[in-house]
Amino acid sequence: MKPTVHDIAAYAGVSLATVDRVLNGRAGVRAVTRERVEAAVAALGFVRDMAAANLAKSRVYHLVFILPANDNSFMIGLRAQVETMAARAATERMQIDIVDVPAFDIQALAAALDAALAFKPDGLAFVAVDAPAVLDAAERVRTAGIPVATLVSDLSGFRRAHFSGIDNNAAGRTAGTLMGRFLAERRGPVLPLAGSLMVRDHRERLEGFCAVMAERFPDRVLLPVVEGRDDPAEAERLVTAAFDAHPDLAGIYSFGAGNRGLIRSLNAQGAGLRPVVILHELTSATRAALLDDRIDAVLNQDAGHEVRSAIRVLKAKADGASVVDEQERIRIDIFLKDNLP
Amino acid sequence: MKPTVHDIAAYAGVSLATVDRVLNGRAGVRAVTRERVEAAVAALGFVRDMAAANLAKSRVYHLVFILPANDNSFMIGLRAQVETMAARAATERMQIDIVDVPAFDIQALAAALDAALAFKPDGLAFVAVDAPAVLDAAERVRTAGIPVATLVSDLSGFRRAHFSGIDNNAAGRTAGTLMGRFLAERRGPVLPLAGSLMVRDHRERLEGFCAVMAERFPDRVLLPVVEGRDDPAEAERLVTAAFDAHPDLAGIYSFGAGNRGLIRSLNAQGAGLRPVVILHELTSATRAALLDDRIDAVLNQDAGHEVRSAIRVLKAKADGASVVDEQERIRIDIFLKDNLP
DNA sequence: CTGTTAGCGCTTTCAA
DNA sequence: TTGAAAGCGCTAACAG
Repeated sequence: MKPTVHDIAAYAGVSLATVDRVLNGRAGVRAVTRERVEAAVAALGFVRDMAAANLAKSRVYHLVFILPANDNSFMIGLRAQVETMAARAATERMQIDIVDVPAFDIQALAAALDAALAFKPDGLAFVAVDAPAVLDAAERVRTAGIPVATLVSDLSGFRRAHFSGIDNNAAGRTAGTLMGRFLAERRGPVLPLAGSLMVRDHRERLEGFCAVMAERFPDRVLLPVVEGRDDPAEAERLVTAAFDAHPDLAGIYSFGAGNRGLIRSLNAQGAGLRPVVILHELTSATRAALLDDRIDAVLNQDAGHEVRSAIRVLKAKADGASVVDEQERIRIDIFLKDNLP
Repeated sequence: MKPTVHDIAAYAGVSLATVDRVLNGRAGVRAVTRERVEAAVAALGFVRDMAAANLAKSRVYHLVFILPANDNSFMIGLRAQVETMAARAATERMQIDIVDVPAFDIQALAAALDAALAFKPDGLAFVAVDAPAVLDAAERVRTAGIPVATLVSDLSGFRRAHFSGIDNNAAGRTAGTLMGRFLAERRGPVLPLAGSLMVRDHRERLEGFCAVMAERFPDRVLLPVVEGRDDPAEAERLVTAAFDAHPDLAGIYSFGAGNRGLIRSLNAQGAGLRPVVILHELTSATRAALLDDRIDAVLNQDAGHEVRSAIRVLKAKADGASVVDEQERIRIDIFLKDNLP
């Protein structure tokens, strides 16, 4: 039978209240008494029943998610995942609040962090914009003892409790290997299409991609990076311009959002051999393009996994529990038309 | 404030005990009374706090995992995952028992299922061997009202609560696409290497692979399938024989275990152009081969995810709760040397 | 500094 | 067929 607080109280010859105090590290216990209790805990192999503890405390985990009010499919999906979990939250003694901020707006994000701090939530997750003002605000939250997780895009120099996102350098490298191998002997340059080099995840993807191309496919010409600002119309314009300037365009690696525009531009090209196209994030548009053989591979991060993982980790940190690290690692999913979910 | 049983008892004008009886569908309540309670539940939007309920019941979820006593790395890893969760089990009101059976032994597996049934666990997971005797035994367990999940390999015709494994046909198709594209213009035949065509997952992988090769790369010659019985020595022998018979061997798709032998055979070949190699399951051997560019891609199923998923689903089924379907889908992971975990 | 006591939300005897 | 009361393992006043 698993030992309970009663057992250890009896074993240590103290009252329940005292046991509780040392278990929760509260003050007001003599060192000797504390040691007696700790000895009992060790001797009996006691582990606290968190469910019972939370019941007694009527504890409700209050989490805040700060999300960019971006209209691209990925962010919409991410928000939907948070909303799904927020709906389930009541069942699991949680309350999840979603705070919107304008996309890429450093001041707004910093302000939202400060505002969230005022609520004293049990945990906070946000999609970082990589800027000093954001770092300052995030550190204020962390310093207040609130576990903070970054979601999707990380914040340089921030000592976050957790980053719930993929290794973007590795993602870029993966794209590079697929690009190089899918192209094989085919000639022609490759276009890297970014969302914005102001966000860290895009920068890292580009670095990884270029590194692999240089290492393993040194003869391949890479065109200068262009930035589509995660905007479909802009992406379409840029890609169409690239087709016009390089009739032999052999590959496109798009590592930002707004791929609807890229796909429109592909559709507008003639019936010749299309370039090899590798892009990020599985959405209805990219899924359809994959199924129709208009693109070759989609690298994806599972937004549902990211959100659930952030929640698990924040809850665990909030009460100092441990997590299964391996479970919280977000995979770089590679989707071909054959293994779509 | 979330309504509790007290609230609904008051609202319906009955006692706690009665509320509990209708909540749990127990007999001994007049129809009118039952309706009054149900009306109250609906009116107040009551949802039962499972944590509190489990505490009151001192409920312990008792799960049984039946695993093949196979010595390949994948099965060893799977078992390790179950053991990890079994260790964590105490913390979460669970008890997980592991039962060993000889690999591919139909009678032993059927007997183990019957033995487990005698324990009346709250849930049962097992790696299926696809045979009628196993089906019969599994149906006996299911009919006794015990939620059953198949793990890794499914059981044809079995109405299991859950299959915790990948879509193996899709995995085979994925391998086919990668093989065809990585080979590109290169000439030469491809060898399919099975573990055993007696298990359903291997058969399905082969079907998917052959289908894609026929559809998308019809000029590629596929050699007759050989079966290595998941045995490294046998795999090594078969692959070496293939090299001898076909000096222009261009590709190998290995969809069983025992890949250590395959890799040994690769190492033994001369310094010429090696074949494109795609195989299943990330182990220390396959990871090392991937990092050294001795193989090209590893398709993987995440054993940890499979085990955790099986546990979540069995617990949920045991108390009639719902699951996040998307969370329980096991991905076909594609690993290149660039995105290894 | 330490102990007593009354819950948290739900289940479960045992009577009525 | 229904209800009162005790208790699951832990926490939180409030006394002492």
